[in-house]
Amino acid sequence: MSSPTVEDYLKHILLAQHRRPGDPVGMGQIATMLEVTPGTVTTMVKGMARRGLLAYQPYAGAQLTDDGRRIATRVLRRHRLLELYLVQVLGLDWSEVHEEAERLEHAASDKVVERMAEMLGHPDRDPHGDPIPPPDGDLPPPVATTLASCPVEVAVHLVRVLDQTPDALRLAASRGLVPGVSVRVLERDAARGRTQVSVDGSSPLELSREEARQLVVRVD
Amino acid sequence: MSSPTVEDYLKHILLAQHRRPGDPVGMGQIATMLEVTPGTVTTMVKGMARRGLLAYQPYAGAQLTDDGRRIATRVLRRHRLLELYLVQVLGLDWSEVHEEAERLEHAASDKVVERMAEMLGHPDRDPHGDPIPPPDGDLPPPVATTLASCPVEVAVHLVRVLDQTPDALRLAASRGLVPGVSVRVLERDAARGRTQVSVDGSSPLELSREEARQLVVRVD
DNA sequence: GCGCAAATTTTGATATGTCAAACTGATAGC
DNA sequence: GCTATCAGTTTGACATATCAAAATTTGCGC
Repeated sequence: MSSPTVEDYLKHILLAQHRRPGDPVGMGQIATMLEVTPGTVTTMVKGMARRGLLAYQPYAGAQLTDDGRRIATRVLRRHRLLELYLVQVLGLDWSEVHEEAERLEHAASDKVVERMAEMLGHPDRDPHGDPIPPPDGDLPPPVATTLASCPVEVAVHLVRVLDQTPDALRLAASRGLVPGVSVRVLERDAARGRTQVSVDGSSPLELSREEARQLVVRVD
Repeated sequence: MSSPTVEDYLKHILLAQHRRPGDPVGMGQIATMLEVTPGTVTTMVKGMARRGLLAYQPYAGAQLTDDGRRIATRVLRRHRLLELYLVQVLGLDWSEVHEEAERLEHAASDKVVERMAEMLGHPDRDPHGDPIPPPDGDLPPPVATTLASCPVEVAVHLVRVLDQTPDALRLAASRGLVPGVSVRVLERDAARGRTQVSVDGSSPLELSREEARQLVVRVD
């Protein structure tokens, strides 16, 4: 039905829409994600609009239709289940499974992937902590919170720093805490008001309750 | 490096050469195997010759170079290991794994496939009884024998019926024993001179020692 | 040896996905 | 409001893989 290329476009548009719900996704953005030129994206997107996979407004951007989202979600499910399977069952390293899953997601049938899901106990998070959409449903909507109250051991994304004073921003940035970065709370000691986090997979960092409260994150 | 399409051409040319060692493979033969038109094959094969994957003589046929055979053998190894993995680990049915492996063989890296091989205990036969080439070597050359002396529980291919009388040929054909068919010896009772075989995966059939001796097979 | 049938090659098109570079539209600053 | 800038679109080209149908070659049967 859909070529691997179309599946990739759909998947990345879904991810972009998930990051900024409601916003149409610009051609440049898609071009960056897929590493192709903007002109190529315009051409492809127009073709996909003709096929009913998304709505396209020139100069505004693209938004998935129900059909498009359905396909994109299934591709994403395949991708994330494959990543988890490669890590848990075949013992590959987290760092190397993305590329591999990127290719396999277009080749593995739903049947095979559902067998893998079964072997894995129908998980709902991949090795990076990202949600695995259910077989016939949508990606759960992202939830906004702060590092002081988000769930532990789940990947979250830094949205912004509430305290916008230059000092606070500089301090945050020096620790890698810039908007968009992936963060994981390793441990939270509510009594002592301390939160231990890992920024972008690197070595642990300890934050005070006040600091954690300033950091707005998105739980996917 | 090589596109999935080129990999498929190489794999099928290898299989054809394995069936008739030494013979160049004709364009029509390749066209039939890949379900494309002969003109398409001519075009592709000339391109592959230019890239050093095979030797091509117009109107004669194609023969893999060492480079081409190396790649083809790796693709075949991936294919057969994937089939076995899908059956043994993921519990798919023998009948449905071919198609699936056909797609996965172009997407799975050697790394992933070697992990699977490890989990399977480095097998050398796939679920159909066909040989799995070693990681860095060639497909073992086929061996000619008869149903009276070939190994048990291994897929063999009928090459020809020695007794060429119309009656014998008709009888053989009525039991599905036509050249090219896949046969498996289920059990051999040397004392009673009886050989139980399954033709093309169907229900068992009993042959006398004389009948078995007439049936020349190729063990891959 | 000749001619014909079968296999092969050639030719001209088509579909997909891509790029570079020229062009156009939107909009933010002044 | 103008206009420069940047995002987006268009255009013409190319690579890959395919087909249908016309032209060609091979080699067998007589």
